Amino acid sequence: MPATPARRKSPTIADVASTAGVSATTVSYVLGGRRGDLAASRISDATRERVMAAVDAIGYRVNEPARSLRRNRTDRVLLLMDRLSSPYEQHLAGMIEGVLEASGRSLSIVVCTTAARLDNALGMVRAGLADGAIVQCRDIAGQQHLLETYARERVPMVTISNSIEPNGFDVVCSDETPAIEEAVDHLVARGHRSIAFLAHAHDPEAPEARLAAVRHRLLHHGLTLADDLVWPGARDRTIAFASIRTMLGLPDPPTAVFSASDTGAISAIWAALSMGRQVPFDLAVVGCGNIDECLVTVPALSSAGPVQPDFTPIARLLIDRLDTPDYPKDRRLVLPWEFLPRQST
Amino acid sequence: MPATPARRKSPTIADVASTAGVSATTVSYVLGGRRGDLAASRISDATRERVMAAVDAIGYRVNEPARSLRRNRTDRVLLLMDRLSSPYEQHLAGMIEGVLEASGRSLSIVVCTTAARLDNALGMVRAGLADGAIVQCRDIAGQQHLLETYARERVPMVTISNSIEPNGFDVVCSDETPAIEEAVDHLVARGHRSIAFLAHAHDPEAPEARLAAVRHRLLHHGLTLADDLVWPGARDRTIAFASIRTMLGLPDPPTAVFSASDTGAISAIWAALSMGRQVPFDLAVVGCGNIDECLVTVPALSSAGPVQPDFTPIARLLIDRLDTPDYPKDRRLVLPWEFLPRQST
DNA sequence: ATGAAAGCGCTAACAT
DNA sequence: ATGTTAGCGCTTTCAT
Repeated sequence: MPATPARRKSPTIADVASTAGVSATTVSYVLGGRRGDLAASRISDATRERVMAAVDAIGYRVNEPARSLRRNRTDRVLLLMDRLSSPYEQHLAGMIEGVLEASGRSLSIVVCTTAARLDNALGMVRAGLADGAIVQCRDIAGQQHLLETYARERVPMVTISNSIEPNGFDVVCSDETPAIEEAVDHLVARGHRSIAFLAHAHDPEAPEARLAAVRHRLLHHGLTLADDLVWPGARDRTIAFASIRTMLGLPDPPTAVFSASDTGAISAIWAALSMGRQVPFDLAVVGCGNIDECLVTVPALSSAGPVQPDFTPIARLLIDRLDTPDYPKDRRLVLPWEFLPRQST
Repeated sequence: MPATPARRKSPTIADVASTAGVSATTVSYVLGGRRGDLAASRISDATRERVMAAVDAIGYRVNEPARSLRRNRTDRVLLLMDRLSSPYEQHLAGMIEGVLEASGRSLSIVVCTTAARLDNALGMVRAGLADGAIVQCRDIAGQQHLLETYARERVPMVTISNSIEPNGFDVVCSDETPAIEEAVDHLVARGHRSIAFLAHAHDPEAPEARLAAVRHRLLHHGLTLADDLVWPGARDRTIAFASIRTMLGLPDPPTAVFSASDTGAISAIWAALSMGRQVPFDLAVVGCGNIDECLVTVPALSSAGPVQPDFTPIARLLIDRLDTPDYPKDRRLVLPWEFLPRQST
């Protein structure tokens, strides 16, 4: 057997203890993760300083798997998202991380593009890699059962979705319908009769609540939204751009477009401009989400969305579950939406 | 309050063993993470099936911290990024995850907006939460020392940066200068003499290599790029949009703009359109990065960037380090850039 | 104010 | 082909 290069083992708590001339117990109390307060009542200042000096001297770093195994807790939270590339994800992650950090926890993000990956990521929590998860995956409606399974296995979860019911986990939803209806009323009041919809998926089978809301409200006005006016692109700026250009090239194009996302709507404005059309005169555009970019586009984008999106309560929902073993109740948090008419309509 | 949360304990390997009527060792071999091949030579099919049945029956799930502690390995990799919201991050994360998955590893993302957070995240690897890290943080130049420190502590790392030297870790850089110079030549050949630059930071102190390359090449043509032609916005679509509109409102605006990012360049095209200017006639625009969106804008965006960005070698660099304890050499991987002239210039 | 000792759940060297 | 056994590094009683 060839000589295995002796991997220098990193120092353990025992090394710190012997360097400082104290017991491992004392070192543990001095370093004690989130419960540092306990150490104060137990360890003298002189001892603590000696321990810290030893830590620095030998370059000790706690072994997290060992700590997690013993504590049966990680102080880490997973944020599961189906993509990264919109301003929304960045904002959400930043806000959640801030709250978690204040409670002594950290955040890791796992991208879950498929149901199998979502299953896998929740399995990671189940396996003790994190204490809980916040789930932000768009096509999660079909995953009600998956979430319930993990909830039964005592995985603390908060999901952000309008198409799922709390059942062992909390749900954060947006009260979108009134704002979307107001947007439709607004378009109709401005004389639009042929309104296209930019959808997240082109799949007519996939339920898209925003499309349903628009359809329903149009019906209320005696108007219909035909299937051939539903275009793909809400999820991708480039697809949206192409969709709108194709659409505007048709013989009798719609006079307005309602996009299920702001990024799609912004691409729509720009696609119209690129073909020499005037927004809102040749094409009126409404988006969803009210992202910051709405205000700086020209013309400014009318959008249905949360007015000042504050996602910190989402993190607090999860923290409540983490701090309360056998958290008793399911909660539903409703983030209010409004319609904000601007120059694009 | 009980010191240890009275969480109903989840089943362990011992429970599976007694249910299946075998020893814990056998269960361990059947479940053995990445080394499943070893199990084949040891466990009979009948036994394996009995074990798997027991696993399903009692809902067993491996305890990852315990496994990591024992194995001294996690099969997990951290991707550290300073932000999420551009198409680049999405693409990078997806490609890396694919390669890691094929080698039986998983990927978590940690957002590191500050040097302190980068330190903290690398500390997580050091603490045994992951086996290594891929670092994609723009302002990492000042962190050479930090990376060297962790490299000395045997943290396997690959960094993506043009302003850092490999030293105990690998560096992936882009050979940007020739492509950028070609872009400048192209603009000059088309008669542009007053060229603005859209920079990542507005801070004139922060070194921006792309700006330096543009400046240098302009000097070669006897032209200068004055400080008041450097505008902020490459990092943010909205800021870019505002910058260009302000710029075009000046008495004697530049006739071309070179953006350090494609997203900034796209916003520039759009800002020009919004003011009734024609691209490329009133304003020529060049971006950096060659993202997919370049091809679908109108006019299509000229861009200096990688032609078909393949980021999988980045993951392989790290895997080599993970698979080879005391990895001997530092490597530098150069991703070639080209200038791709399109309709925007 | 500090230490001794008993595991947390798992893996792997060493039996058999 | 399967079992025994000795820890991995840490936290937390309980004792002093």
